[in-house]
Amino acid sequence: MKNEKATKKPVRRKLADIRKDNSDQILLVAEKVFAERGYRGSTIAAIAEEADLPKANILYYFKTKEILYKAVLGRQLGIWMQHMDAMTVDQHPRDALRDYVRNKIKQSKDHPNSSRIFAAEILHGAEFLQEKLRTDLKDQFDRTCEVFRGWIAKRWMDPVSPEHLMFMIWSSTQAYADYSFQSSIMLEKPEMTEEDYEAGVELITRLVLKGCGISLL
Amino acid sequence: MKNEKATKKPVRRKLADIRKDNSDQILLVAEKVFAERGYRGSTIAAIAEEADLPKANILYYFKTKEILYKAVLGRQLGIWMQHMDAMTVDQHPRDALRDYVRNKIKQSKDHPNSSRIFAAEILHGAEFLQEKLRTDLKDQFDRTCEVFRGWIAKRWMDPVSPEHLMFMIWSSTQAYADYSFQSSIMLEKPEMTEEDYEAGVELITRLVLKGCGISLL
DNA sequence: CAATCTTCTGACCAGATGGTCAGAAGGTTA
DNA sequence: TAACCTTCTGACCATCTGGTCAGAAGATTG
Repeated sequence: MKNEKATKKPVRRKLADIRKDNSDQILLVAEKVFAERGYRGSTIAAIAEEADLPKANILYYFKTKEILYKAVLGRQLGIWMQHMDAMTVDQHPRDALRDYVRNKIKQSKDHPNSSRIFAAEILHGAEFLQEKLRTDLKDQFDRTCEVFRGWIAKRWMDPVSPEHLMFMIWSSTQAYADYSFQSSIMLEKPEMTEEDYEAGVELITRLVLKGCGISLL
Repeated sequence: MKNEKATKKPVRRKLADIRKDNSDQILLVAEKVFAERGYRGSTIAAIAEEADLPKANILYYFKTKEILYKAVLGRQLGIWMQHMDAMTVDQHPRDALRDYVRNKIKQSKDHPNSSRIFAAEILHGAEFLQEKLRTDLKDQFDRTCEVFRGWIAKRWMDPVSPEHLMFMIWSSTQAYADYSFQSSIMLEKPEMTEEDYEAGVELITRLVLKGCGISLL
């Protein structure tokens, strides 16, 4: 691995750039490794190898494995939650929910690692993430439930449980990242295609809208 | 831990019983530990401690950690899949789907560990489970999709994608085990109650039935 | 260029972990 | 009861892993 880069031209880089470039590179690789192998299954040596840096250099930028993991988590939380705020009580739920489902699945497709890291975290009790869930995510969750209640009050949708509707949308869209290995086995494909994700969007949107008594158009 | 059992009466046990009892005890404890901490996060020492047996005794029954893990996986696969076969093309989807969702969520509630172990396995690429998925689960999946197609042919439900409908039902019901930590945080409860699971059943059943154009009664 | 600061790294270490093994203890059989 | 089989276990070991550190190498500043 170390010697693969054919032309390694040692340009003179500014210190500030060096720091940023390397941190970013490490975070990027660490994200991938943690997503694939989980926190405990990932070793600093593996991250170092994949990043093409000596192990001690990783530890120079991130003092401990835990600090590195938390840095990765913090970075992904934004990506993970970024579409939740898009829904407002003034939009019609038909459009808002359709867009939300579409964006959430697109995210599962484009950033499967964020999704997987969080899924693994939560699965094992969210030991590193609990505080963020209780604050950041809980706020988002409450706000979105409030939007749903607004729509219900306006008779734009049936009076279903906003909390459980959120759970259903989260889990079924997340599955397109978290369980994509399984799904592609069931579909007998090496991996899921654009059309498969589109079919997921269609089905989930349909179920959510019709299930909540919102006409499809 | 070792000395907690107040009255340890050394009854004379038959060899056959000894073997079965201990294997079962080890599998039970291992299931819990693996579910909580994942494969790599679990140590034989931790399983030994929880089972109140010396570490070497665990290794006597299961030669390696991997063999023990696979034994746990194999045991749980049955539990995990047991309700899939209950649906038949002769039943009306209203009843079949409702029962299936109810049973699946009941399972998430009663056997969260099976669900979590599989979720973690699949999340990390199903390295130990791939073969079983390709055979056992794939068969079940195909059979169930066939049932859905039968219902569609009979005009008992709208022509939705059977595959993605399965994914949606799986993921949204599994979430009541896999993401129960998150859910209880969102609901501001120490843990989910009977009523919460019931609300989940209601919502998912409603969305599935109405979403597939099946009247609720 | 010289002094100084930051980045980088090989060598090293302590503790954890999966696994082995010899022999003790307990059960079975004739 | 004696020979034999199965179960059990403390002690031990090789390897892996996160983390340290001294000093080299490179960047910055005056």
